[in-house]
Amino acid sequence: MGHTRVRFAPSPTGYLHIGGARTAIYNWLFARKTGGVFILRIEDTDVSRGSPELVQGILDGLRWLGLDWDEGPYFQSQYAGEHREAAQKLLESAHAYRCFCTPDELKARRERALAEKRDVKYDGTCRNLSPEEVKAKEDAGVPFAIRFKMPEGPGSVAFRDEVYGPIEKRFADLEDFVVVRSDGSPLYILSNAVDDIRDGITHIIRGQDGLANTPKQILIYEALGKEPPVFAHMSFTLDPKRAKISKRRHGEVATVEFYRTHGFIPWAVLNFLVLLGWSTPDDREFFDRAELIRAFSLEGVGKASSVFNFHKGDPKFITDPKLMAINAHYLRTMELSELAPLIRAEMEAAGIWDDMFEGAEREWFLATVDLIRSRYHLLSDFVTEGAAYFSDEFPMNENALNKNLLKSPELAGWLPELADEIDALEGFTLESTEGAIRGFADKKGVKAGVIINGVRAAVTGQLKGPGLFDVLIAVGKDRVVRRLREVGRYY
RNA sequence: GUCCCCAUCGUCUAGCCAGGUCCAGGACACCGGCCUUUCACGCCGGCGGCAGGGGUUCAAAUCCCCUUGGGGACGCCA
Repeated sequence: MGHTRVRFAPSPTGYLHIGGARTAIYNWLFARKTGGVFILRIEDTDVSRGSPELVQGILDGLRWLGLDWDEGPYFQSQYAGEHREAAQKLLESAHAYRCFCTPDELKARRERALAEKRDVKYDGTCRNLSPEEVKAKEDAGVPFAIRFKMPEGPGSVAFRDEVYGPIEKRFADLEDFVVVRSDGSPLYILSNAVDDIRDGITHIIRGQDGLANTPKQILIYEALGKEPPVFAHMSFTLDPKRAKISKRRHGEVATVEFYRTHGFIPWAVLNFLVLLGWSTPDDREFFDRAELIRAFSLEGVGKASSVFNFHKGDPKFITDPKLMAINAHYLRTMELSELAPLIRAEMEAAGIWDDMFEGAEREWFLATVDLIRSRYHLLSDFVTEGAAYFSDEFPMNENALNKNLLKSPELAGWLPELADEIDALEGFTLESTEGAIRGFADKKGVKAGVIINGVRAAVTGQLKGPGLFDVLIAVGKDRVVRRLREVGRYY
């Protein structure tokens, strides 16, 4: 395929939206797949021009997902001169003309057309001005915008979209669109095309809203004497009500930042996002980086929009259940050595990280993570539900307290007694602890479960968890004994 | 008002382009079971869909048309 060049061109909004992330992912994957170049370009014309902090959120999101770009970030605002030059060329080659209609006039005409249920396209008032009329207005200093001159006649623009197939649009259904404002500033549709030409973009992979703009942009390419690139439009991601996802409506869940701060594994998020509207013929769902790059293809991109299945206020799923399932899958299956740094970050943030976990206690740390990870969904679970394994500061689950400790008041006295027996144990092993606890239950004439559950609650603050004897070994003799002796504080 | 796109379980989807092997397969979610001191994991099973209607054909989820539903574009926004 030669050297492909693709770009992700977000406007600086301050955060990376999940829809934008998906677009970025597809571009990145395509570049990596084809050995091409992935370019980052910030489309900062108009309002948000010149606010670096709004760009930062986007860069952070891309980096967190592991998407590395080869060129850029370029800033569209820096090329306004080029965009204007292109408009000049269009004017000179009669592919565009000066339009002296004022925005107010246009707005009025437009509203009238809408009210009368007529077509709202530009009526072509200035299209056929004579050279004399144009000169007179220019001399009089009447401000003008520049409009692209749509070809006349029954012709059409045709192209093949890599995901939607052949698309054809009649000139008659298009209008003379504005390319430069009357204040001389270029518009997106022009700037975008000019930038793509300059950056040598070979494949434009973008959201489906660009599909309707594509014929116009192809016309711009042709008027400028350039070969249009290959286009591939991706369907949208909608909410369960089939409305577009936005930060405004849906809040933080719509941003990558949310996942970064809520215990998600970057690769899991990427894996989920890539599956939203793309699949392989064998319907595979988990990939490592190399596998995904190998498997990716524009052919697998679906035409139908997909739903991001998020329900605000759901106590069980803070985001799409599938995303949580994928996160949990990676959490329990990924290499411990790769998982450890992610957990470390959580623990540092929670203030319970100890450098020993990467030093003398590394083996213990990894084994403990491995012991508990199969029941966790989020990285943050290690510092909430899992805090007792790593720190003496841990929360006591209310249900565990009521059901397994308070309900059996005798435990207040028994557990310290058991602590002494465990402390006196020859060895501290699965066998010895199990023997001690079952023997203790027999001696007190209760079912082992009563003691086991009480110990679990006192030692981990949890109602559930791995097999208790494994838990004891992981937590360690000293801590177990201490926590059992101090059980009185809960009564 | 004009133009364009889309349509398989609740959700993500395989199958559709090259019609039969599909009384439609997988995943998530949900329900039940096994395992078990608990909870997960794992395993087994269940629930659940070709939007509707016409064609074409020996045969249609697959091809064609219409209807319905959804989305998008039509800015001196990006």
